Amino acid sequence: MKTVQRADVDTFTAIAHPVRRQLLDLLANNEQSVSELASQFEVTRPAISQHLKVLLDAGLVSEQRHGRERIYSLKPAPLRELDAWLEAYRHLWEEWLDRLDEYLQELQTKETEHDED
Amino acid sequence: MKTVQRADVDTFTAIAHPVRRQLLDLLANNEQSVSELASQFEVTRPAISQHLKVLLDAGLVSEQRHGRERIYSLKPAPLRELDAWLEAYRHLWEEWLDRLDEYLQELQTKETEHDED
DNA sequence: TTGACAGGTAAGCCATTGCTAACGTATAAT
DNA sequence: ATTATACGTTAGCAATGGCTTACCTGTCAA
Repeated sequence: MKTVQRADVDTFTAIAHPVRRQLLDLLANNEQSVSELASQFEVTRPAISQHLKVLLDAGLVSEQRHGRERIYSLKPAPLRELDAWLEAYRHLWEEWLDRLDEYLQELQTKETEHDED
Repeated sequence: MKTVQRADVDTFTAIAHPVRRQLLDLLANNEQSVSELASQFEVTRPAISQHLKVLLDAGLVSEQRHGRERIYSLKPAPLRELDAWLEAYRHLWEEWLDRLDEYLQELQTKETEHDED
């Protein structure tokens, strides 16, 4: 099967830019045209077009032509790769929080002791 | 309280580079010195040092000096920000997968019908 | 058919990134 | 005291990224 050949941008790179994350956030609510999207940013429409291309190449959005408009919508599937990568760390930060918690409790105990002096 | 002032690198940028992700992956197993880490990459040690600085600035690793060695270890806490961002999308890709599943089943049904011709 | 609008794309610019080679500075070993 | 080791840092380079302006194409409206 051969779909339209695209540049194959990796997910991590795609979401690295704040504008692109905000684009995804906007599209998470509802699909929108390019101008509609662009109107919500400071940068020019071509800049948004370019960001959308990156997202398209990463498979994070799809476009649908309606007359002279192009409606972009979110395709969240590639984000699962990110989630999978994170998975390996999840238990680690939970451990980390537990240790922090222990430490804080210890600290509080010591302060109480100090108050009793 | 004033810790050492750092450049404040954002988490998304920090994990955008494959070498930096691999560094985190290595440190997830056990803390290691710079040379130890560098030996596992193609690029030179200074390059690894620079990547480690980015991770340090992002708060994703910490260093501990032991004689002339610096032992780096993982500090997974900032990854929670990523997890939080992803959270908003999790139900979306689940929906997406459900729809994909429905579509595939529908496809299979049609193929079976076709076989029966 | 002519004009307006949506939006992709190219050119050019500047800032940033990622790398290496070279150097500097602490600590450890002889 | 000298030398070796571990590592950060700097300078310089090529490549990339992100932006704008200008331009081009396709569609809708008058």
